[in-house]
Amino acid sequence: MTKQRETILDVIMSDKCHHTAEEIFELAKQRLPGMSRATVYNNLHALERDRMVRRITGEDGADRYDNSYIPHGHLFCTECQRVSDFTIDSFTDIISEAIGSEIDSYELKVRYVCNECRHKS
Amino acid sequence: MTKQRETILDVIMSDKCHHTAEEIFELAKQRLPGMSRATVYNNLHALERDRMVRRITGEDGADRYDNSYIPHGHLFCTECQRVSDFTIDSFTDIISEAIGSEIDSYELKVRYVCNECRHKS
DNA sequence: GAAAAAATTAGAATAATTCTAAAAAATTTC
DNA sequence: GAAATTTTTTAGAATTATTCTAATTTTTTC
Repeated sequence: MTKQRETILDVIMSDKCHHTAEEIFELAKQRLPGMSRATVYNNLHALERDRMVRRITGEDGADRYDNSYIPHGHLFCTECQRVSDFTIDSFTDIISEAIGSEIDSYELKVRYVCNECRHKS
Repeated sequence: MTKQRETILDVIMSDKCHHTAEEIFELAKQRLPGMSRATVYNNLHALERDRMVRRITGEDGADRYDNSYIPHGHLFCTECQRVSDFTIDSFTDIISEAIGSEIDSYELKVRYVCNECRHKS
């Protein structure tokens, strides 16, 4: 376990945000100057392979990383662009049943207007 | 309605594949030489805005386009990379209920091993 | 602590997509 | 239906996110 990996992992785990690789790179570089972008990408791939983080394929351009591997969906507010989590109970089983086959994993993204933004307009 | 838009729309509608922009460009260019990549992207955006096609954010690099706007999920075989459709009845309502708010749209991607690939190994 | 393996670095390379400005085509107006 | 206006198309440059590369440094193994 290198200093770099430790720092990257700590950046991801230290808040509930869904950061992009670039944001993780910036935050990690503040703590460990000299950190390279390639190191961030390498470690994100490794952490994803080891099921420590989960990649959310980007609504805009860049992918985001979620610090929980427990299956759940993501809400994208179309107004303020914020990302939040939500859960549908035993959704993995619901899908398996619908397709009649075991699944590996799922990604569920929902576009909506969050409470806060709905009350503004 | 330009020849280009007509051709692009026809390419998308003429089979059940989930093509990338690049593939649509290649197919459209065969029918209408001189077709530009930018025209394909422009029209895909316009068609998406007009709810004629639906974008599937790419599992690999490139996004894909689905010629049905009716909400449904996508199955990605992790072996052969093929993409297919599936449906969960009134899933839009299930999500709305889970989050306690109306939704705009959803995208559901499932990673699994398809029947064909499962029987090979 | 020497040898081998793994990780890091900076920057080049790639891939998908967006942007730009000029030209062409389509649509509207009279 | 010609002129004016708006929209679309084109080719290629620019941008963005990500991957690759090859040399160096760090970590692990024995």
